[in-house]
Amino acid sequence: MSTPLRMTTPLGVSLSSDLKRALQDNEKLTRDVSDAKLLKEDAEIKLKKIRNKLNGEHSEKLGKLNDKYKAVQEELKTMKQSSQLKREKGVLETENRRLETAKSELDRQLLGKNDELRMADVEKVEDVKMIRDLKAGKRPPFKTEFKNLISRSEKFRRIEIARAELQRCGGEASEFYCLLLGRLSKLGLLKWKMSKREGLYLYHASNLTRRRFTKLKQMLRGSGCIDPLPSIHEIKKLEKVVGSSDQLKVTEHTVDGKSVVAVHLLDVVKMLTERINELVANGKMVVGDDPIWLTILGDKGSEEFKLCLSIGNVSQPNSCFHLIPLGIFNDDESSENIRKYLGPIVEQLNRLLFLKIKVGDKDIDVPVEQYLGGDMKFQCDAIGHEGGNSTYQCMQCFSLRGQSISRSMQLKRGDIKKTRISKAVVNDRAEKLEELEEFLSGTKCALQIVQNFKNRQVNGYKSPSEPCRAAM
DNA sequence: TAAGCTGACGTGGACTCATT
DNA sequence: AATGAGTCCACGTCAGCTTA
Repeated sequence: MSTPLRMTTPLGVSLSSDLKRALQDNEKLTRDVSDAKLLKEDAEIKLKKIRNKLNGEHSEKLGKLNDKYKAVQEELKTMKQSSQLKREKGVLETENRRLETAKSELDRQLLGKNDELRMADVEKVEDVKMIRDLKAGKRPPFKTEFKNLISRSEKFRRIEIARAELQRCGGEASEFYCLLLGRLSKLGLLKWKMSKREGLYLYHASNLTRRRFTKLKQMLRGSGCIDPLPSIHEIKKLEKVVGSSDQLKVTEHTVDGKSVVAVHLLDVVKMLTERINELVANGKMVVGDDPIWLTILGDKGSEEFKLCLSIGNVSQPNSCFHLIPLGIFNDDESSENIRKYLGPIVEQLNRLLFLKIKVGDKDIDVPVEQYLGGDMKFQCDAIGHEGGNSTYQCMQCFSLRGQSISRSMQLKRGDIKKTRISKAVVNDRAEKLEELEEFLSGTKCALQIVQNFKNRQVNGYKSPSEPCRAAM
């Protein structure tokens, strides 16, 4: 509250009218100021009220705005989330469609598999039944065996049935057909693979080298063909066996300044037994009541004389697979040279009466019969005969060398010229016979020849031209 | 012209490694 | 264990070239 300004003169002196007015004005002004202050205070109060009021309104509006802003934000957010969800939804729908397609495909496959399994079950039962029937030895469902079929079309029909059945079992898998061939080979129904020994023969007969042999196998496989050849490792292993120094012996001789090399088998019985066992195991030879027939063959070709054994109990005795080389030397073919260079072979052959052959799980003694083969020159050499131009020209009898057929004899084919034999000739033959027997002592086949001579001597020898049946 | 040299090539044997 | 493929090395052969 303002205090009115009051002015008095110090000494009680009266103031002039102007001053009085001035004082009055001053008082008035003071009152005005006071009023103004009151107004100001009122105004401030009013302003404050207005401000408060405005602040309140503003806050309210701000709040509302904020709320609205938040609401908009929320809405925006919701909208964003919604569009993302929409996108996600689209992706999910695509995925769903894909999965449904896959599911339907899987369902389809499953159905197929189920059908196959059902069929397989049926087929399995049929297979088991078929195998059981086969094991029981029941007849196949065909009236005529294939080997008895004549009609070409019927043969192909049968083949087509088999083809279809095979394809049902093996499909397109080439492995199946390879394994099948192996099985057929094991059963002896189809031979498509060479034995190791056959491979060895092919390898050397074809003059192949290691590299060429390998190349041949590579090309066979590369072209998709079946490779019937054994591996080069097997060839190498077999070479060590058949060419081993354990089995062969090489001797060197000098004859009249000429070098002679001879090779002979060390153990004839061992080689022969192994070969026959192999033939039996491969079904090429059957050991039964018959003895083992062996033919001794010899021949000179080129510069060398070769001696070998042929096994007669096989379908093809002259096949290289059934020949056993006994010896070879590069000198003249003669009795002396055979005994000189291949003496151990001759001795072993003379002792060869039985062979131990494996039949099943047992080793049984099979008797051996030896025969003399080869050309006439070799046969003469083998029994010590001088040859066709000798005085006693026949290896079987003691007939004298035949006369040349002259025009005066007028002989026709088939005619037998009777000859009377003198007592001197008979005695001469008997001496020769003893010499021959002594010379060939121990040789089984030769002894058989001597026995034949004796029989003829005892039973009477009608004619030297009587056909002499070879004992070999 | 014959002998010697050289490089390319083929070969066998030994060996390793991966696969069956 | 058997097999196949590959590598390495020593050796033999042969054609082409050089040299005495």
